[in-house]
Amino acid sequence: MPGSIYDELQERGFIAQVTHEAEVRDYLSQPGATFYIGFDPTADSLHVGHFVQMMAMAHLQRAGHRPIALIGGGTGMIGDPSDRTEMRKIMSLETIRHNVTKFESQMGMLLDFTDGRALMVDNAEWLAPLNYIEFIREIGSQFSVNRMLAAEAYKQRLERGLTFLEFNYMLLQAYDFLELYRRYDCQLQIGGDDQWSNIIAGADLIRRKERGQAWGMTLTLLTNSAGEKMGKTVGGAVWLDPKKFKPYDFYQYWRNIDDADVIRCLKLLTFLPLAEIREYEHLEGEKLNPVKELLAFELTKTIHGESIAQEVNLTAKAIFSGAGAADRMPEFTMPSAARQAPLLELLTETGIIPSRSEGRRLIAQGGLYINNQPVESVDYIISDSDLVDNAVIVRRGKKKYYRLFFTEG
RNA sequence: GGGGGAAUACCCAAGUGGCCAAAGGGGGCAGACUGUAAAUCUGUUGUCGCAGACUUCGGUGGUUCGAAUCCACCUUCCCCCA
Repeated sequence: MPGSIYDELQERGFIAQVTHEAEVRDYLSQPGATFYIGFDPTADSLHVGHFVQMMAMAHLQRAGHRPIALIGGGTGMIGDPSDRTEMRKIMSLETIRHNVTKFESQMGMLLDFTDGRALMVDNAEWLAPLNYIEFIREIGSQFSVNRMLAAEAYKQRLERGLTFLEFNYMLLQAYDFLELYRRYDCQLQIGGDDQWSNIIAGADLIRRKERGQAWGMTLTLLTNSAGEKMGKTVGGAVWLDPKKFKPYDFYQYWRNIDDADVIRCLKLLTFLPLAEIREYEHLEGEKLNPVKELLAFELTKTIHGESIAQEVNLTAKAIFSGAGAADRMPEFTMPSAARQAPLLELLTETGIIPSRSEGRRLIAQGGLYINNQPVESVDYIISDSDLVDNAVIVRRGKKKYYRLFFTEG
């Protein structure tokens, strides 16, 4: 059937692997299917990596299916060993609980949780009360260590060391699937591509314990054309929380994306119709700039809201295509007397520059500007003639603008 | 429990008594080129008023005129044997 949600996902590039394509396709062909994706509460915000998965959920929900966002309040206490070189640090219950609440509100951005159209459950609910003996008798007996060891996820860790705690992760995740199958008739688990073995384990478990049908599907990890994970910056991940990652920086992150990645990101991260995206596919070079803007705008809009998206869009426009935009940049206010001090001092105080040495280097290399005039001297002091409306505009490098405002008195 | 190895700046990684603020690479920052991209090239990358000085090489104490480098103890991590 043309225009099926499965095809949509596939064409958008979400699907990495599927256990049983025909069955899954069939399962999703009629509204009302239930599926789940798990999220481990390892941080107090979701990031763009999670966002891809949320998008997949949103697409499916729009097609009439019921997503379950499974929060790993229980498994989060263990840490998934796959694709990791080190053991995750064990988090306190309190931290986990805090993170879970954050996740909940962020999920609401894309998913409709009203009237049970989507569910959010915490696996601590059934994992925490588990009895060890019962668990290994009922569930542990179904797993072959030989097979587990063969899983790609453990290969690397076998060489570097793997604790028994982590080794259990797969069982717990499989048990989650079983539990969701029992409780909500959930027959499909979706996850990141690194979750493949864990997902299969769950589907197998359901088959054995319940003789039920269950399938798995993994989503492509968001990588750039060089195959590196996207959504990482020097400062860390690209968070969805505006407090952890400023909306302007967020916008700029996508605005400055590599040419080769624009289309893929449009497909994965926005709801723009495929037909429209196809129009952009043949564009090259400079012509891609408006497309990048579109991507940045759309994405900022879904995450931070339309008005903020408008605002940062204007800010960017003002900074890059005009000289002005004095009212749209980070601002620091200080008493007028502070102007006696060398500029460098003010900049380190405000944190615009981390240290004087760095500031000196900046100036020496011609990377610091006052009102778009390069600062020539290391001990430059702001003069009256620099002031425009009691403020000066400091530019660092090509793109970073700040406004220093001096109050009277 | 026994034996061996490792810990260096943001990361990887040289350095094994003075020539070490510490090679090299990555990353970052800035400049050139551009399209607010990529690639490339150049410079720069501990702090402090540049020169110079000061604090850095897991921690503490010691040897020495002088230690990242030698000694002792401690902490952490890895490997082998049990």
